[in-house]
Amino acid sequence: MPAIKYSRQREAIKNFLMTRHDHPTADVVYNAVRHDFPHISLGTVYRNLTLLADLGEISRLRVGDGVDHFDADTSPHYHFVCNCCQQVSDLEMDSLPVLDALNEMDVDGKLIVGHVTYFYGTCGDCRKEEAH
Amino acid sequence: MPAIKYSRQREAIKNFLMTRHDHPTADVVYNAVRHDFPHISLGTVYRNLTLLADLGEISRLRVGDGVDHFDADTSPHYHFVCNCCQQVSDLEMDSLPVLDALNEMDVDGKLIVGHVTYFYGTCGDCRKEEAH
DNA sequence: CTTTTTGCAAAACCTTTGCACAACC
DNA sequence: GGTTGTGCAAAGGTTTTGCAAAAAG
Repeated sequence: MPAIKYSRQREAIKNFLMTRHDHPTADVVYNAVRHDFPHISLGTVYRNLTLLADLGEISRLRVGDGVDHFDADTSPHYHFVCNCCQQVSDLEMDSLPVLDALNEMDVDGKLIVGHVTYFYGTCGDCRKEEAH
Repeated sequence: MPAIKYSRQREAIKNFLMTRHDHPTADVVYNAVRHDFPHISLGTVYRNLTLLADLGEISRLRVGDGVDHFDADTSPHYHFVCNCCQQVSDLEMDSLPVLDALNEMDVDGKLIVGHVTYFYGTCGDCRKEEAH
């Protein structure tokens, strides 16, 4: 396990992510950080997002659209994906203890240690659009 | 919406999928169906898997490993992904009404119509390996 | 005969990686 | 100075697509 050294690029990536609550993709992060680091490469963005996720400082969301999304808020909360505009957002909803209760449980010979749940539907903006 | 015509390849793809309970990837389907259709192309496999999924005859699982898995069993049931061997399997577990109860609900301005839940952990085989 | 599907190959897309150089400590 | 991170470009892996030929109805 090599030591981790500071890098201004990594700090900028994390700082940007902390200002956003819409769970941007690597490409969005890249284009944003490029304002401060015009020569930063997409590879560096990916490397740092992966490193930060491995360190547990951010989380990686795989909501099923084929692209990874990233979230600087690592506290437990649910995510919502709009079927209409594909936007990913946080769900202001209490945690569901039923799901967590399954952790450490043996179901069918399998030891459950975690789960991932995403909710799908129509977001507020798209519902207004539909109302027209 | 164009009409749908029968194709022997599509039938073979669906038939193969119905014999398997391990949620194969497109590539696995391709290699299997190739025994009967040596000249079938991967593109055809992808087109048919997508069509069958759109028709609701099979379901597409995106468990977060970057590859799509397919399941001919479209009845509601949960899936389990082994962190160790990456195998995807069915979970013999009753449905969790808490999750379904959220359908049609308005949470935070968002209309929930569905959800996806995957469980992660160690499967039976890998637990035996670990016991050594 | 018209429409849909196929095979093939190329492209698209997202992500990872090798390497020489720069940054960090 | 030794180690880690970066930029660049190339490669990797999965999935989609354009097109002429084949199959379906």
